[in-house]
Amino acid sequence: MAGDTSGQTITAVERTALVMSAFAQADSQHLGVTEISNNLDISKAVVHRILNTLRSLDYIAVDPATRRYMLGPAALELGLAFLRHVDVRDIAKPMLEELSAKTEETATLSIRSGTHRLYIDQVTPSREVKMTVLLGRSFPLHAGGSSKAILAHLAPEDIEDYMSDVVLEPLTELTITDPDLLMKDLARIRRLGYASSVNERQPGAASVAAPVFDHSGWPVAAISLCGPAERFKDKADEAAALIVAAGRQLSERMGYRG
Amino acid sequence: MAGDTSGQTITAVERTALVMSAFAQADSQHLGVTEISNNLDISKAVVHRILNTLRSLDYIAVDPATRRYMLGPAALELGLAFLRHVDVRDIAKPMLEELSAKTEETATLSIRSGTHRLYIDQVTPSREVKMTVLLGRSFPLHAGGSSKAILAHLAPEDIEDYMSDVVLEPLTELTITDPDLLMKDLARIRRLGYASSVNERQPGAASVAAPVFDHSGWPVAAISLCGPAERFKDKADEAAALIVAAGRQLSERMGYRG
DNA sequence: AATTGACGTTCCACTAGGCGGAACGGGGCG
DNA sequence: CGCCCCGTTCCGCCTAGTGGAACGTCAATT
Repeated sequence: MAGDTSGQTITAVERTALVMSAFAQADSQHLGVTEISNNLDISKAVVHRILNTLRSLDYIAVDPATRRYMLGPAALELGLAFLRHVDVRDIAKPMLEELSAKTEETATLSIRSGTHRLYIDQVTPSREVKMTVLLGRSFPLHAGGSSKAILAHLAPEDIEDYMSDVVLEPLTELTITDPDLLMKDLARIRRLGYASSVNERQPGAASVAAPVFDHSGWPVAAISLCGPAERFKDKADEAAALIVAAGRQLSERMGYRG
Repeated sequence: MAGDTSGQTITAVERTALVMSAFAQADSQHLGVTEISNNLDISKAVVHRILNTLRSLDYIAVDPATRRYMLGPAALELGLAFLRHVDVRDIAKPMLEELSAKTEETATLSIRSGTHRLYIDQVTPSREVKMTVLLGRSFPLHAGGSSKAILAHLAPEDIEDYMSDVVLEPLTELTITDPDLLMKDLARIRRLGYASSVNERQPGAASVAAPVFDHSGWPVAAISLCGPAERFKDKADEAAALIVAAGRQLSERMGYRG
């Protein structure tokens, strides 16, 4: 569904990937040669040779008794490597650049850390008047677009805990400090898929933000677009659409299966 | 290093697997075409085509800005599928059969459950006098070969906890109940790689057992050979060698990287 | 016991598909 | 501004993969 139809490919490699995916998506742990051959429409001979090759490199294991095949330890290694290497910041960087270029506003990336979230990256546009956030600076989960985007998608009990344990301190005159109002806003955020904020965290600043989910399905970060409030409000809708798409794509790259 | 040189293979598939492994083993998350080409001694053109093919199936992702490649979400999917499907019992079954056939004694598989372990499978030889264990029956971690094999490889603090929290109740006259003696035995088990037991858990029964580690490196199960004590002692050495090899192989299949 | 069927595996001749050296294009560094 | 290195594509040669068919084995069936 993503980027196919571009550049040169090798059918044998494609078939290899398809065979592996067959194991990943199968309900049962072992698959037989004929089974795979039928499902993928590849000749038995070829399926067998692919499996045999993958077996010699531990991607596939074979049960000598039943002569059926299953995923091998190298498959796990691959998954663990993905988790080890996956770094929101690296993956998000080009997206931030694209977002900033398209809107001529500032794009930011925040990660959650307990009851707070902190900016870990930003890309600013080449304009005289622009917003700049302080990297490393942390803010509570109830103030600002990025914060609310994360908070809204935590487990219900975690949200409850947050509401009861943390005093909703105001950072500006417009920070939401009433739990009921905040709850309503969070519901709206879940419905729309993005959070917006005007003057909630920083006077004169507006933003839209989308949550970023990791492979286990929890929000670990937020990606946002922000700028001076008056200028930003005109393009808030366009920014919202962009940020939702970016959040979704970023989540996917983090291993999230929506 | 494992079972190569057998049956037909496809070089393109082998290369695919090698490229994937390059990412799994790399320190950095992204690799370039030339880099891989040099390391694996495959022409740049081919590496590029392989990566491009894998990309279209989400096994590989590409950073459009730097044009460098990294593992994609499908790689994670593969690893998660491995964990989801991996089942000690299934994998161990043929091993139990081979162990039992070779020694003409009973081969068993136990899994840990908190401070106990329980038999989940066994294969008995076709002889008149043979040992049979009760599947599902649980025993404390200090009595018997399988128990001690697991206990010996827990984290030091877990062993301490066990010693202090659990009363070392005797199951037979020969069960080790002195913490110091047990500690010494555990050290010996770690040194040798297997545990042996005579009349400790069951009067008249002897066994050798090896721990089974999962991908995270902790002992989750034990595989053992056991039989009537007098008959068993003559082949204890042979059985020990077999069980150590089996334990190692099983751990590997569970995703353990030695 | 004999038979059937299904499965994994191997064979073999054909040819399509992949191979790789070389050329291209572009991005970044000095 | 020019250089260099990287990713990408081109193209003709030819090898390596393909797949239909045959084989061996095992389990269930009659």
